[in-house]
Amino acid sequence: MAKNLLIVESPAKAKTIEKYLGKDFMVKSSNGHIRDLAKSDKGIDIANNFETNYIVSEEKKKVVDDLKKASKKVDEVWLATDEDREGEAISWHLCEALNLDLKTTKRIVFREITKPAVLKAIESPRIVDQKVVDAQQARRVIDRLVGFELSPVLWRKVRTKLSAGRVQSVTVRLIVEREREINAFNSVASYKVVALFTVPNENGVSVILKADLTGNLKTEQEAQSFLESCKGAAYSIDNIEVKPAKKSPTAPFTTSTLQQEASRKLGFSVSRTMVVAQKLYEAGRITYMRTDSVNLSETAMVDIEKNIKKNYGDQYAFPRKFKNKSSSAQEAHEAIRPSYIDAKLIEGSNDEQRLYSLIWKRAIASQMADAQLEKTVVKIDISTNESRLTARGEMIKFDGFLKVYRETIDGEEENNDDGILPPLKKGQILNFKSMAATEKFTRHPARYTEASLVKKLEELGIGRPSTYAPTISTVQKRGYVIKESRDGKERKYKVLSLENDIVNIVTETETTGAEKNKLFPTDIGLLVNDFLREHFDRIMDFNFTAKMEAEFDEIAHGKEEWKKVVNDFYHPFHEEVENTLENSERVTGERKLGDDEKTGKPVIARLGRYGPMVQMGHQDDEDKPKYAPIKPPLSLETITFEEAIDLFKLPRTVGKYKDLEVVVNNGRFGPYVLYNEKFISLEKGEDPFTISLERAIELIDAKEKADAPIYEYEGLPVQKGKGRFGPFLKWNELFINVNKKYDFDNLSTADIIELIEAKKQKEIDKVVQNWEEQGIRVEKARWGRHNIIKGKLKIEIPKTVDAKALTLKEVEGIIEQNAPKKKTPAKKKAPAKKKKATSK
DNA sequence: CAGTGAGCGAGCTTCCGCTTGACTT
Repeated sequence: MAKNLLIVESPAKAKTIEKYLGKDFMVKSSNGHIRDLAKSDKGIDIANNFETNYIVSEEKKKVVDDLKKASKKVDEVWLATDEDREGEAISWHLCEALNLDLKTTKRIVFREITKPAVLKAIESPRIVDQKVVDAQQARRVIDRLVGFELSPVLWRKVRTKLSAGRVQSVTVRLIVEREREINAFNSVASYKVVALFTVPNENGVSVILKADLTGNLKTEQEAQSFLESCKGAAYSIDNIEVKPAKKSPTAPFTTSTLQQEASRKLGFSVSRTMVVAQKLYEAGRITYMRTDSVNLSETAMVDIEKNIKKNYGDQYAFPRKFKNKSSSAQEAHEAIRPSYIDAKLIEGSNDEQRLYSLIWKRAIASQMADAQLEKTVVKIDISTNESRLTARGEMIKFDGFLKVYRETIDGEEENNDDGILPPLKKGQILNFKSMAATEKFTRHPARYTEASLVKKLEELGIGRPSTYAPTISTVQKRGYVIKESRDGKERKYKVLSLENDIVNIVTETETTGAEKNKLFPTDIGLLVNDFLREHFDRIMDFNFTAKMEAEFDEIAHGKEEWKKVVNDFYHPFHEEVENTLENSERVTGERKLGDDEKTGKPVIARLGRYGPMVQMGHQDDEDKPKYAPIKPPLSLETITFEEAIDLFKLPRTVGKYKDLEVVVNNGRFGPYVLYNEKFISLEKGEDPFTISLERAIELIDAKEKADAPIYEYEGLPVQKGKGRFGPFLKWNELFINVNKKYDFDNLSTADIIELIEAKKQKEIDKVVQNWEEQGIRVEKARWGRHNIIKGKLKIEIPKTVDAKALTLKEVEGIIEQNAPKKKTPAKKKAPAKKKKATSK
């Protein structure tokens, strides 16, 4: 038996460290926090000077019991949780839960999981730092007080099940304010002038030289007169300026920068990035993925330098240390880097390989030399005109880190405008080809993507690496924010051109305002945000977290007592809560839009029981008011009278088909056609207000065709469909995924049978495996009748029972029931089709 | 799982930050 027990937070880390330490050490993990405030009464006795009530949650009991047992068997317990506030607190909770002496139990820390770092840490143990623990307690208690006092206010004043908190409410505020900026934005048009020349390159071949006019022209008239003024002009190079420039690599990844780059380069959502990174971490491919540090360990830096010198040459290596830009960083780990830098490629899923490659390149590039560039600016005179044109070129003299990695910048389009210029000299006369003045419009600020939101949160010091992804999912789950794509609108723009001394004007169209996977506030999000801003502006302040952090630091440095900090915060806050509950109106978001022309009835928009809606008429009119739900992209806040009137036009009967009515309406899943008691969704972009009977019939016919069984197997119909997880077959209440190996549009009979049979076997295997894990010996199992044999008894499972979920005890119960009264084994017949518990 | 929008009111919801699985239509 090992003499020492060392406890870390992550099981994957435990495995690695166990290898470094040898047989004297048993290494186990706490799997994160092991205790938390109880939920009842907030887990805090406020009247009793904020006495805390910590409990071990149900799912952590096993971990704690296991650690407790292990701790009793060893001479010494070492607490090696992360070196940050939360890690210190976990060590403290471990002492409390495992009955370890806080005064003597050894606490060690390392910021990197390398053998030298771990061995060195063991040499200098300390004890748990109560001051840091107290800072964490203050953080925890304040978050609980804010969350559990604010949320109930929302239940009373807005809607049940809503939530508010230090992090999530400010996150919603960011999105709300961006949306309002966009709504208030006025796009301004101007004209961008670009001229094209033909110039011989080194080989005498004619190439295009592009030059533009600095600053846009304000009006069409200005643009036209400028082009007119260039008629018959000669163009000559007035000046050529060549300047050296350099580009430096960015730091290796933190959680936040990894999420941003994976979003831009691979199109991953932040949660997908974290799931894939977790897999890489567990497979030992990368260092820890929840980190705010940009540091690399000494050993990693040495390895990377060697790798660069070997593969790219000495001149490419340039070791450097990065400083963290974010002041809230706690740096308990390394930056995210490959565990073994020599592994440039790895095995694994496509996602894993791509994310790993990104991490590898970024880590390598961070230790490479600057790229040396040469920037050229060419000024071109126009003989008929005072203005000058500018051509720009950029040449890479030495690629440096660009050899492996190029960071993508948000909002920057991939353009190669600044390419290599052909040879030019001062005074050279250029051969004019054409010139165009294109109408451009200023763009509103960009809506947040998940990744750009994470970047903003990090800048504000709000949230932690482990919470960015969960926070984004919380604000969506609460219905404050939706992530969606929206189609753009067509817009006309003018292009004036000058070619062969003729000025031409044409109007072209472009699509603008299209959004892909952007974050939009919902009406509830807007209303809750405004309500919180009005009554709890202190919590909603973007600097609230930063101010609290400063207080927590004071506690950690022993300059403040944690309960005093909590006390000072709580009382004024609680007073606001009481005051708001008593004095504020219920939030309805009501807006009067106008009066109906025909009836004179008022038209209002408000928040109804089931969400935002428009209402025509008054509650206590003799005939009931008309209602219609408001759905995105319309919103309670921006809907106009005309848009509201349109909404009342649904449901709309478009005509009859085979003597049955065809009705169009807007439903929970968008616009649909209702025919013969069947719902058929309209396709994207189709408008329920204008759809014709012919088109509706087309959809009805298509639906009937699609729903028709494609085959019949064992007397049951086989249907096709496409769901969340791709194409599937439905048979006998089973969903059967059809993978890319099959041609889904042209499945053969053999394919169908093969798929169904494979699925059957898989279902049987699941049941058998479950039973065998519980020690039930299964000798024979077949579809439709899961025969289990225990001893000599053979029994069939009744139809009503979910065979897969059966436990040993239940199986024994069934055996008991079916057991023969006499000695002879009995058999009972039942059509034992396994019914899967289907969840919605 | 696609029509709702009144009112009464039991019993419930909810925070942030550490972790890792289980498993979907």
